[in-house]
Amino acid sequence: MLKKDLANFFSDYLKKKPLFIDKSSLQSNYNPKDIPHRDEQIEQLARILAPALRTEKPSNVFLYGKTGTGKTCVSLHVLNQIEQACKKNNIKLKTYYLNCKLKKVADTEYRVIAQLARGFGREVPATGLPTDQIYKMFLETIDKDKQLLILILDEIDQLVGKIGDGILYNLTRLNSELKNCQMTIIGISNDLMFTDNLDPRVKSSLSEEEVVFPPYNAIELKDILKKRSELAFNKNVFDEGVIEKCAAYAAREHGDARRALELLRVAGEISERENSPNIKIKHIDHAEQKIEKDRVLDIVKTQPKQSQITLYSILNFYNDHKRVFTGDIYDFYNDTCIKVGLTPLTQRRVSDIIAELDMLGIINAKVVSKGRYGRTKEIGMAIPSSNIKKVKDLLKEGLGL
DNA sequence: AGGTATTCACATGAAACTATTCTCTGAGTTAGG
DNA sequence: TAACTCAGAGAATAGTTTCATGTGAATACCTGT
Repeated sequence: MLKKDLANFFSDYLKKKPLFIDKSSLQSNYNPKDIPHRDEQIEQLARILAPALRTEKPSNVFLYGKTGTGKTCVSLHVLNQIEQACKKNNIKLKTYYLNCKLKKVADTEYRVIAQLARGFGREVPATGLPTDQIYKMFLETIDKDKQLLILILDEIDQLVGKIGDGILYNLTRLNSELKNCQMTIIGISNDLMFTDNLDPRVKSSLSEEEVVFPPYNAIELKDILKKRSELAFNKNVFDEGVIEKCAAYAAREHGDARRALELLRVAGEISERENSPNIKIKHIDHAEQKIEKDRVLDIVKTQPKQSQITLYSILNFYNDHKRVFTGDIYDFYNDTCIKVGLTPLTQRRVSDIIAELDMLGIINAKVVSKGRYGRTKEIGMAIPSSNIKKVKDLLKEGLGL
């Protein structure tokens, strides 16, 4: 682009009426003032936590619900309110929110406790101490003065799935050792069956109360989108039926509000880039494709090299034949590994990698028997063909082929 | 024709191995008393 | 002297290999008509 054109471009850009007012209200970490269609859950949780206002220890709570059903949102909201109420009445209440999914921050017992200790203002070394020592330090920190404590452990099912329920047992037991302060734990889980696999002692003490978050239906999603879009976008930027379509898309995928908002945001960005004065239905379609494509590319990008080579091998065959079998892939995989300079893995492992790629939803693998000619996995692609080329190019570049 | 046995080409499981990451211990270091 | 920090030993874990066993149906091979 020439200099003059570029100057024109920028001035045009500024002249244009923007679609967005405040994009942040569509982002997933945004905390809205009111949360539609969650009154019941808010009330339940508030009622459970209310004893804190009388300096009594509230019961431990468990929140269940699929992703994007407002669990985190509701709990932070209620906690915020109760914190303010306590401040007004001069009650000492401290809260801490910890997402257990964060890698390298809270994915081992030691790290979780260390992170909690830090959260309450005690600097602890990242490594080098015995675990019971760190418990002791944490306990001392919080037990210094008389106060109430509310911990939110988000995505707790991920943590327990990784390191077992010992940590929850220790945390609940910790309460009986506290002299001055009282601790309430709010556990948030995406997995509805989560407590079934817990130690019964942990289960009974941790889930004294339970709050279930059902998925949003299309009508509720529409409301949420309307509310948020009023904050995020200028007036009258939506074509007829755009928000409804957005809601319908997300409702199909287990009522995930996060997805719906993302869809709306991306649709807005696309139409802005296209210089369109408003957001049309086709932009929603584009947005959905783009989100899906980004998801796939992101997964592929973050896979280990061996996994990438396996996928590359699959794609290479998929071009020619419609059906791909493990044996074909493995030969090609072997050659590619040598070309790239990696030692090839055994067929056993590659078979598992194929199963992993299947789990990630990038390929479809099913076991078929071809009679005399053996048994193998028949592999097809789970991503639309328009994206396959992109993935292949990405892999080619990433692997230096 | 109908029934059974064989056989293929991997799938699937379990155990063993290995490299990396965590946890723990004790020695060294620091800072406050 | 107590608290803290750090390095290295040992334990735990993840990723992989090795070995063993399992699988479904097309085909080969019988068997009796």
